[in-house]
Amino acid sequence: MDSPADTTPLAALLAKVPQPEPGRRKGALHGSTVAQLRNLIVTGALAPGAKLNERELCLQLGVSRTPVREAIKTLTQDGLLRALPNKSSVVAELDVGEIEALIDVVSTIEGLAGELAAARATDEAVAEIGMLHYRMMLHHTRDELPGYFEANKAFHRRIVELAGNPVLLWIWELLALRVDRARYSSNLWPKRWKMAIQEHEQILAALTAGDAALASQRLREHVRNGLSGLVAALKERGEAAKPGSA
Amino acid sequence: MDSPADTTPLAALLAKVPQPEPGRRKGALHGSTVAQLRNLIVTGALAPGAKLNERELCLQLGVSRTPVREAIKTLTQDGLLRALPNKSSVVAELDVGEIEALIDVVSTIEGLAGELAAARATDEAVAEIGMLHYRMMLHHTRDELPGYFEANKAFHRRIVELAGNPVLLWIWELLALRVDRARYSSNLWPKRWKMAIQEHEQILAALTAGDAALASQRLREHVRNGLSGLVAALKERGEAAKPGSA
DNA sequence: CGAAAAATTCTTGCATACAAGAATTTCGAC
DNA sequence: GTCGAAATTCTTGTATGCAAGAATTTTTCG
Repeated sequence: MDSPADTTPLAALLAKVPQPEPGRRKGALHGSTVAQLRNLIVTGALAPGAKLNERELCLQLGVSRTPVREAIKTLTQDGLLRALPNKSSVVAELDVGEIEALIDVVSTIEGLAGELAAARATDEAVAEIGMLHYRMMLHHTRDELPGYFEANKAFHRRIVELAGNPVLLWIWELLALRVDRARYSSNLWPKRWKMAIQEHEQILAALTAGDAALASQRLREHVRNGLSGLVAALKERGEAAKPGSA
Repeated sequence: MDSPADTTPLAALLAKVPQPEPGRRKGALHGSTVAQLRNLIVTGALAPGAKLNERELCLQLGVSRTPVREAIKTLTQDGLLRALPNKSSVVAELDVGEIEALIDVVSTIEGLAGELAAARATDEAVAEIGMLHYRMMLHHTRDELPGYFEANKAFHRRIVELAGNPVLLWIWELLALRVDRARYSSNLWPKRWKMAIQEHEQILAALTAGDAALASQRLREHVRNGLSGLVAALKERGEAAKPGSA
């Protein structure tokens, strides 16, 4: 049902008015906004507890409120933000208790990944994971933290992918967000580099041998060691920050 | 529309026009929309593969597109919907492969829950879980599927809560959505009722004894049995549906 | 000067308007 | 009659407007 007089469907005739950046496609704003905001949170650029003002974020990211609000909802579901009714969302605190909770879950999940991956490990797949391991060592020798970081994550991700279980990968990615955030928050990591590399070698060996039980156990312990060290570092820093309490 | 001469910033003066249901608070639409839509999907009222027309959903749920779109995004993240660029989102197919993937992950997660829960089980907590077990038996004897369903889920949830690990609970709830959907889709469940009740008793015994390893193992196997039966039922029905293939 | 209350301002929650891409229909040529 | 192309319609993606609730400031009274 259209209007009575002559409001014809015309807009198509003009159509070429604003030209808002030629390279920008339509469905890309949500994804990129989520990615940007997530990065700000995971890297700590947005500190835990910080309030998110939607209008400010709009200006900062150059988009309207709609994608910003969608991104906030998404990241809230991922556990990186906390939503308060009728108030600004805030960056989730990363308390030590939650990281301790992560230890059990992530180690179990990666343990399962190791078990499944070992059963499916082909020479090619193992070689690829080995390559990631060596890349990580390279970054270690060069003292390149970001590269080390990335290669480490790729090593673990590849194992989870090798497990061939999409649900497992989905869960792992959710957990990885929180783990990454915890890692960024404590850059005392160089201490564990050497140990982590040795453990990776052991894991690789178990995968090469196709020993599911061993791969599972070693991955479990590797994750547990890493996150436990992280908790210790955070606790230490927490104590240092507030020396009065004891 | 009124005359253009007096377009002053007035609207505040009138203000009392629509009166949109007195009991409705402000921040409630998103949550309730998600819940309603999720229910439609999990129960199968919206069949797998069905296209979601936003405008239709608006009319059906009586809200505007904003909360509907937010709900769609939320459920997409939960894996219940699939988003296609510039096209209608569709209800995720529940292929047997995904349910098989769920078996390993859910059994592992609940196994971990059992392990942690057994270590923390107080008499009171065990009694509460036992009550849920008996409620489930009651619904069983009365042949009340929905009540049985609910009590069963409460039984499992309570164990996960008892584990005292918020990350574990979060993951479990995500997985439970998909499991519920799979359960609803195959109502051949009565076959497993008796067996499930026996297994629950065994689990309860292990929790009572505080035997972490045993509780973990029994929960793992219980979940595996349940989901495997479900897969078998779905495969059977799939074969029956397309007898020509194979 | 201090404190409580009122009013302003600011921010979120929801609704709607507009634009871009996809689907469908219509029209024309062969 | 059928196939193909153009145009209309429909649907999603994004931006913006408006109202309710929260925060802040101002004002007034003790």
